[in-house]
Amino acid sequence: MKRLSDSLPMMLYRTLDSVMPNFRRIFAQFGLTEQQWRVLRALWENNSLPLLYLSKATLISSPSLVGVVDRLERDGLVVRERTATDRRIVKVRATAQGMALEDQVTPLVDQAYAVLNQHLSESDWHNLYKGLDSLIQQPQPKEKRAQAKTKGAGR
Amino acid sequence: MKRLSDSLPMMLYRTLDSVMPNFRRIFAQFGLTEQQWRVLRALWENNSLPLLYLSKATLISSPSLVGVVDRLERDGLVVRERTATDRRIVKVRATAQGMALEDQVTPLVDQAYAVLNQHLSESDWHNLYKGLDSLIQQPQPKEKRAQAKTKGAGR
DNA sequence: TTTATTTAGTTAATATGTTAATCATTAACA
DNA sequence: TGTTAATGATTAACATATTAACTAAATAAA
Repeated sequence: MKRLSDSLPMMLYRTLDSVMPNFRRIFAQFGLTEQQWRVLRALWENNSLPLLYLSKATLISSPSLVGVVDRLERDGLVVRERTATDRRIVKVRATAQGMALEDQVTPLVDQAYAVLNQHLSESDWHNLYKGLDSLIQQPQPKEKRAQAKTKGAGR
Repeated sequence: MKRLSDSLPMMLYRTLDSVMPNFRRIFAQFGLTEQQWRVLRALWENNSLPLLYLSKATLISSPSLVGVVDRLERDGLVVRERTATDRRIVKVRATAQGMALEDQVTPLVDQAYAVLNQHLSESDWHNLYKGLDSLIQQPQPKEKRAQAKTKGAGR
């Protein structure tokens, strides 16, 4: 049987353990966590985003995102804004202070990516992404959707 | 610039998000978390392991592992054993109850892996692992080792 | 329009992840 | 051998992850 250490999940975790510390070290220099950076970067690309979109863009689940945004707000890097048309929606916007971080953090992050890129050839990157993409596209077991309502027959 | 969603970390996280729920669903059927399963599986392969080895085998950091083992012990699945020769070492052993889970969980997990395997061709798997391996082997920034002691010259 | 359903965000409860600091033991050494 | 450094496990402080439940607001349906 395949050894635990060679399973796909373990390989993925090991890769993250190998790659992420380099980036986290950079984020830490600016008092940011990895998740906080992901949120900020999404906001740098889009002025203002609803939490739900932000959740999808950062891959941070809604419950976790609430706390991440709380702390970003506490630190004065973003603000929450209620939407007038649909009052259920809460948009998040980066403050001037939050925006200012982009030019400071981005160069360092880009450089770290550049270093990372050197470790694989062009075709190796292509093949790696191809494999990951296939796994991502893998048909997900359908969410337990609202059951087709059996109208009438109350059983 | 490369979009956030296409960065290597995001691709890795997305892959895990796509793959892991299927396994977690299985673990949950037995009241196990993903990490608890990793510890148990390591113990199934090796009767008894020091926490430090267990940490490396499961990719769970020492501080996290303490809690994972605490809860496994609480649930009667493993026990801690002090080593006589070196009393700093704590070994973890699966109880009969913990051992019994192997034959129940393994078939389901193996099947999940079998399904997963079908999503990529033999060569795609090879290429994927090759890429991940290269990133894992990537030279790590050396730990801040104990500084070469400058004996004498107290500065 | 009244009611049921869906949606966006949040809270709650529990389990981990991350980094730094501590404790008890050993190992190394002057 | 008394002191210092290195180890293995744990604790502390904080930030997330995961799943389920809940609230307010908007929609669809009766």
